[in-house]
Amino acid sequence: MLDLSSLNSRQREAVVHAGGPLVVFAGAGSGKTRVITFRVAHLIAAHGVAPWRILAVTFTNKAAAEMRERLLGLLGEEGAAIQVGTFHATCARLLRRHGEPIGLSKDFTIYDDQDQLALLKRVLRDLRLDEKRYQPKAMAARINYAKQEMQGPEDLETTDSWSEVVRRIYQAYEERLYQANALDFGDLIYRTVRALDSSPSFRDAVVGRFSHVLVDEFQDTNHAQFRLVRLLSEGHRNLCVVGDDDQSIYRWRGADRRNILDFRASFPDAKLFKLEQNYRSTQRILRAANAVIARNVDREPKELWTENEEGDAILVVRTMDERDEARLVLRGVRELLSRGQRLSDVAVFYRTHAQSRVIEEALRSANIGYRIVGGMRFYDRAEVKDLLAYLRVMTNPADDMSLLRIINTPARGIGKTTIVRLLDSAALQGRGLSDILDDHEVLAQLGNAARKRLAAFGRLLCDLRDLASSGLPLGDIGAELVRRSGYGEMLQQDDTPEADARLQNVQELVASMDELAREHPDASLSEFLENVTLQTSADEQTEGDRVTLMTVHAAKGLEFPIVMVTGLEERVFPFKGIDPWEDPDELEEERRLAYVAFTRAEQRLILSLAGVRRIFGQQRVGVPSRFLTELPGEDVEWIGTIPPSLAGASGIERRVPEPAESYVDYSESDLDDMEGLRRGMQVRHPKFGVGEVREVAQGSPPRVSVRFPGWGTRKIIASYLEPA
DNA sequence: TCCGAATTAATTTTT
DNA sequence: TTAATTCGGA
Repeated sequence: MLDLSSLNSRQREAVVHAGGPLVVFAGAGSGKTRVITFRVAHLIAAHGVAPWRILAVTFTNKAAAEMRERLLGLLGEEGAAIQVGTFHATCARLLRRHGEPIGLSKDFTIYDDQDQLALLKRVLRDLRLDEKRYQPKAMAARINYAKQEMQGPEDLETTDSWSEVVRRIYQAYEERLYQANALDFGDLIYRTVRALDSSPSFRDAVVGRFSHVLVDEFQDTNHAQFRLVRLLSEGHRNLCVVGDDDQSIYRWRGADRRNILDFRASFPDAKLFKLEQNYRSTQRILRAANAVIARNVDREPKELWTENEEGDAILVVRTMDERDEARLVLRGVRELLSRGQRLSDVAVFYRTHAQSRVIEEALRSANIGYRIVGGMRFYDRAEVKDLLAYLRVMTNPADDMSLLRIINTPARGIGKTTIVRLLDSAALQGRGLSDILDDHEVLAQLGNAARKRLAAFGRLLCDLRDLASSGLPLGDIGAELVRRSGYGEMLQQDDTPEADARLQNVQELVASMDELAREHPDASLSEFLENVTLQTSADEQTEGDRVTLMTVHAAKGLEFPIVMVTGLEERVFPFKGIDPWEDPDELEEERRLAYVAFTRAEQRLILSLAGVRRIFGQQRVGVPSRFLTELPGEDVEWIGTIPPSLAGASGIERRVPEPAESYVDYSESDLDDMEGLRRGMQVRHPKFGVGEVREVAQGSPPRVSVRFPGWGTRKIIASYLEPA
């Protein structure tokens, strides 16, 4: 029997609750994954549900892997039969297995964002449309959104000629995808839902397969995903969704918090549980996070609490500029090291990637190891993508985008002109490239040399396709491909400094094929490719004792003993572009982001802001983030000047740093520096334009005398100025 | 066919 | 500021 004694009473209730719809609001660090895994285990152990009839869906491969592992731990061998996977992987599996009746071949290729963009550019070219007017990125966003909303081209509203064209683009894009025997990410969900909706044979094959469906991070589902989940639990209605509306930070990707907030509108009889006991953070950290998130209006009310110790105050440090802030991080890390913490205990968060550079530089110059989460993915490197394109063409002859990628890589004298002619013929006849490649009429239009080279390329493709179906182990196929395609040789000839690393990446790719073959001897090439496409940087493992640097988004789901959040300034965090806020929902999402950041910390939370920050080459005065003003004063310790906008805030007191404990040496800096303003500096005011600073006056708020040509000398509150 | 100048745009990115 | 992409000339 499953031992539930390690669960608290709330968790236990959610675990043992019998069938029917169930929604669990699981606050940060409240043991969400434990509840899901125990619930699955309990269904099997206590209710006798067959493992293979349980479907657990997550958003990331990492989360899926973790869940699988825990289930194996709880259930042993039996756990292996449970269907655990991401939304996309789950749909891909269903479509591969049962897609034939709806016109899908088993060997379809999955196009990632880059492939999608390339395909759209080709569509625009075929339709002779201007890329300025119909930007490929915008078109991709529109199409992805449509698919999230379960809209096909025919469902797009066309109010003017522009939207009319957009619809045509969407239509042509779909045709091209079909021709290439490919699906994009959005399709995986969209097509599955459509098939469930409209194809009785598909529905019969899929529904009834599962008797229980569980969804993790439900607050991040979009419309199509919710539809999918509903369809999959039609009949049995054993749908358990777990999530936290306060941690929903992907609205801009189509996530709809209403899915969890209004779950009971769809399932009126759903049982609701809230997990509010936190096992991660100190009381002070939790109070701070609670205080901030409580400002959001649109949320399910809840308050995290903990039995953990009170803990240290939250440190807020104001530095001069972003370089000074980076030095603060460095000092912080060093100080923690000297207190016996490990580098891997520390995480540094920022709102945007652009902020990482200075911090990296500071750490690098001090020889402190760090790793950046969410940088370039292994599978995004050009050489890896090239080889993957070969593999795709081998399994899916219709994959035009991949074919275009490799047709002249390595260089085999097939130039732009030839390719353009091929593309034009293909567009004209509405056929795919590989189709055109051995068409005599098309070839007749080309020069002699081009024809010969294309023929040679065609032979290579045949050869490689034979290789793909040779039954050789995956790793051997990879190695042979590198040899026969000439790709390996190309890299060996290359004497640029990067060539070595690229060759290494190529070997690594072959090794990963080998590894899959050893783990799953019957895995096919297309399975390998699917694995790769659905893989992300977040899945790459961590190793070594290093400081972790990442965006707040990347931090969701993680925890660290010590967390430093940088850039707590208005327009940085909360982020805001040039336009004024139009949308209060956006501010609330930024606040949720802050909540996510703060609740990652177990023991210490250190927040920093810069008096002046260089953004896009322009200096900007840093106005302290409103989120700082929302912190409970008694749990916060300020180092440095209290910014004017906070001076009146309750409970905040200035603490003059004692040298021993200060992270940044303030001895040389005075108020001028703290505000980033000096006499003689050129500053810009929204109304008066550019002027020169005459005098900087202490006080709160600090005011600055500025002489503006045409306006005279004015006293201005410092935070209204930006350096010109 | 390739390299360097010019141009452009600039959050976050689970798959 | 910078990085990425595009374009033009050799």
